[in-house]
Amino acid sequence: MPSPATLHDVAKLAGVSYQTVSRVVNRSPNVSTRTMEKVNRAIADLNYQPNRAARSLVTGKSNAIHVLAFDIHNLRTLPAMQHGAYSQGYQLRLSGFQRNEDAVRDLRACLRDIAASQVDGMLLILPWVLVTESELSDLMGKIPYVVVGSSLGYGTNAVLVDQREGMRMAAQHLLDLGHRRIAAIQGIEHYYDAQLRQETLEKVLRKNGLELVASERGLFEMVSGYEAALRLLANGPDFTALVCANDEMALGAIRAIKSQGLRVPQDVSVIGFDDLPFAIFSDPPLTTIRQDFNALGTLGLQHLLSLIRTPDIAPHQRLLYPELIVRESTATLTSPTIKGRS
Amino acid sequence: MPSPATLHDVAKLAGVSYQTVSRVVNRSPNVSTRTMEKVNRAIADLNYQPNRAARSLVTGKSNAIHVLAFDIHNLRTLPAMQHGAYSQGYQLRLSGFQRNEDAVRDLRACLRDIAASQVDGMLLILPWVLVTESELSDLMGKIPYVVVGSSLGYGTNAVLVDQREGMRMAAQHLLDLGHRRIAAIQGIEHYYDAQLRQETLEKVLRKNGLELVASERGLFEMVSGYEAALRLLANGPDFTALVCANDEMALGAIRAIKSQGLRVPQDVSVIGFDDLPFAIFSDPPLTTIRQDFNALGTLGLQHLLSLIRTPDIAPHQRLLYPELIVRESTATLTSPTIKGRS
DNA sequence: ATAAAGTGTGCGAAGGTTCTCTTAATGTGC
DNA sequence: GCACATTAAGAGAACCTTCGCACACTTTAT
Repeated sequence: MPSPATLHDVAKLAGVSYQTVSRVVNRSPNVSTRTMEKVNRAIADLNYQPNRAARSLVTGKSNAIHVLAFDIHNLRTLPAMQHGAYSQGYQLRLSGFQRNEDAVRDLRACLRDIAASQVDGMLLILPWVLVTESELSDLMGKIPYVVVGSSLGYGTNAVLVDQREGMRMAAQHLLDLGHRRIAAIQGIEHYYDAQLRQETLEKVLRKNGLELVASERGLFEMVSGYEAALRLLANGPDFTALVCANDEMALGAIRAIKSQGLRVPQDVSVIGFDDLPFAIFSDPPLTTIRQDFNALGTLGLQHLLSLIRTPDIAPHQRLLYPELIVRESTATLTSPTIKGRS
Repeated sequence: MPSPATLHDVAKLAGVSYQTVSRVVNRSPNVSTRTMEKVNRAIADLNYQPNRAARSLVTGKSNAIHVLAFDIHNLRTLPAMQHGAYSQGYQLRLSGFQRNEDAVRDLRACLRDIAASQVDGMLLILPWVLVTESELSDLMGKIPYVVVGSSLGYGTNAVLVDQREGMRMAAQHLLDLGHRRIAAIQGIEHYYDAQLRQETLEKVLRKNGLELVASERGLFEMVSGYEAALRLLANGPDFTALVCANDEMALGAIRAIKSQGLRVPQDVSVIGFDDLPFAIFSDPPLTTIRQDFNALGTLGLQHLLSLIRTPDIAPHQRLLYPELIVRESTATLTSPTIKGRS
């Protein structure tokens, strides 16, 4: 078989018009059982598959969902999205781009391109605050979209984990353990999560009459956590607990702390954020805030699908709650050395 | 503007025929500079974007590459593929499926569906040996494809890292350190990498007049490495070195070893495979075999592109070489306890 | 028996491109 | 100033599908 079969081929074989074949394929009710059977047999014989491009041309739909993400590298929600889309009969398309000075221009170009390919909906992963709500809305035109993992405002459909609540739990956990001298390694500037986590940490401390002892910025990956921790330690370990904006940096930080002859958690308690797979196998196992990325991905896709099917739903956000996972990298404040100082 | 502009809209505005606009868009040489300018201005004014579906319908191409992968969860080659595709003007589509008893049927269904959407090429990530070379070739029809990370045979275009060489280096490293009693945690049965690594390990040992002391199977993730190590240790630590089929399992194994009051590397040397980001930050930092997943992804995409552009290239494979990264989880055999036993 | 409603099927058009062919306009050489 | 090659641009068909409309035929209600 050189070129794939078309509606016409099937029609000829089944002895009906090609429109009738179309009706069978699309499960139109107005077709008799007899002809349906004939047609189905012909379809099977020819191994007919509807041409997606032609279908898309006439319907203006594509049965595809586009995932646009910054930094695909740690796109932890992707598996759930893919699985959800596939099980609902949607194709998944993917594009991502880097964090650079042209990001907004890139985003614009990307969206133009995507708009031309008639996707039915988009999932946007924009950890970085780079467009306003109304800008995005303009760029997207009439394509339904859901922002996953961050929020641009109450007018945008979004699915996210309550970062404030997560950091509140982390901070409270350390306070409950008796820590008063707390330092932080925060995430990338302008990142939505990083900002919220840092803000909330400071707020909770302030409410308890405390301030951060010190704070360094990292890039959400291990090496930067290591380096940030070394910088913090350079001034002497004048803190008993270290809050890291994610698990990767926490892992780096733990290594830095150990390298200075200090112990985790006896000398410094360390808490992470995310609960990545390696967190439980770090030494010591990492206390952290779990975010359920699978749930996030699944929920994002569901939200988008409901938007596609019922376009005039009022914009709303779906919020997931994180969970404190206490392991062994945090402990009650006991070290006499540190106690003496505080 | 309710509906997006078409060739006809642009043509009307520019005062030319729509075919001329098409020529401008596709950079046909036979168009005068004057009209080209007029048309380009009109395109800009109307924010015209060619309709991909219509284009795809007539050309039979889609400017899209499909990545079909088992277990998207750890698709480390994806970022490079995405980046490569994007920079070459190709869209990336993604589908993945689970490892289950219906895998072959799923694969078949997936490929049928993909064939109908006229992708220009496919990248297949099939870590699991589940179809033969000729089966795959039949399923794919005339769509160009490259298998990434595994090899089905010499007739299939593939890009991969030399697993044998990697394991050879790992084994030799341990032998050079004086280890003679070596155990292994192997990967998932039927996985291409798992098989090759295990085979090679056994072969190298045999060549040196040795045999594996023990061997347990894991599932390529941390918990299973932990459990496999515990099983190995249950018979007493009658080995001085442990080869793990990947870093995740190595991390789990290290934890298990420590939990039994043994030290890494003093009592047991542990070596991993892959060199994932966390490997350098484990405690102790993990000696491992580095695979360059970015290079693998980039090369896979390049290979596919060259296939698309020059279809009658003879099938061939591109081989990357791994690298031994010596860190602190392996050491020379010194422990007298173990020495006494051997 | 007749009109109305319902069912199954065919016909033609449309959707936005690209491709081949044809025509008009321009330029070249003697 | 004429035949001829070359270049620029238009005309029409084709790609494969869905959708609205019309037609024929069967059933139901009056």
